[in-house]
Amino acid sequence: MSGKEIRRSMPLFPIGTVMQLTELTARQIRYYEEHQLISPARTEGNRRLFSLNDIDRLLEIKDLIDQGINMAGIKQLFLVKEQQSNMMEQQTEKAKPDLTNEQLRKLLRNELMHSGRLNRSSLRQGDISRFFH
Amino acid sequence: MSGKEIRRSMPLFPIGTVMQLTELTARQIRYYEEHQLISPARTEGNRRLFSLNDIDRLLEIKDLIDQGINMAGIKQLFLVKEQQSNMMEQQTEKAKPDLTNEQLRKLLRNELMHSGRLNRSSLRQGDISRFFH
DNA sequence: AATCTTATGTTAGATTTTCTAACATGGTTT
DNA sequence: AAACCATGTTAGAAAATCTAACATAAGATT
Repeated sequence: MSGKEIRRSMPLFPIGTVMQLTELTARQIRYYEEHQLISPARTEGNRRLFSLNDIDRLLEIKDLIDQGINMAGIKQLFLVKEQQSNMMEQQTEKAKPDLTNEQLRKLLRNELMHSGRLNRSSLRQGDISRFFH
Repeated sequence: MSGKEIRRSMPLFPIGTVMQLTELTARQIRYYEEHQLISPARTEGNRRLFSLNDIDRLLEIKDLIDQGINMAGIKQLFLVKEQQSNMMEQQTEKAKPDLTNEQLRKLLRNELMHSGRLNRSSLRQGDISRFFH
């Protein structure tokens, strides 16, 4: 279902809330945007509005920075991750129909998670969504 | 589990976001607060911060107003609802242990939903949480 | 060692958002 | 008609956020 994706990308949170949720400073958050690690939406009046996805991403960024990775590295990681998730989509589409999409997705995700440390953190998604029902 | 309740009562949203999500005006939202139908949290600087529960409640209020019920009526409904949910708790606690809490809760909820129209809307919760994962 | 780079802090001034309080108004109820 | 209810509108103040600029500590590069 893609309604989930829509909900998760809905711009809801002002920077103040995001600061508390992520324990990042406004400066840090804006800096990461400047380096195109996130692209929060804007209100009519130009104030940033963040989605759940944005917040997940910020928590990921925090992790990666703790691991000593710099902006360029993180950007690259996100690119690779996106490619992979596209690959997964393709694989899933032409999959044998005796496995449900759900099952297949799990298999592929699992595979990726256990192949090379690059993906560990980038696929460990859903940090913030734990806050929600 | 009560972690869910905590998450759902976490103050996250400024009034602007709530206006969009509920299609209520700021005036309406403040008016409902004035009549103690909601009690959003406040920032240090006195700006309102709403939780998912608050938003659910606002949507409920909207429904009830559409049904022609006034402030006093809605307030009363919420009181009754809360009493009932307390009663449910008690019932659930001392329940025969050959039914899981989950099952019992469903039973009771179902019972309430089908007894008197008062409860229909007040137990039809989770409107806004559909937005979240 | 001196310099450059990176990630972040800090400050200033402008703009947007939200606040309360007051008054206005069209439907209802009395 | 008078009063009440739910909401609109307005004004002025305060808070939150914005961009841009300068500051700086720790690492990397020369």
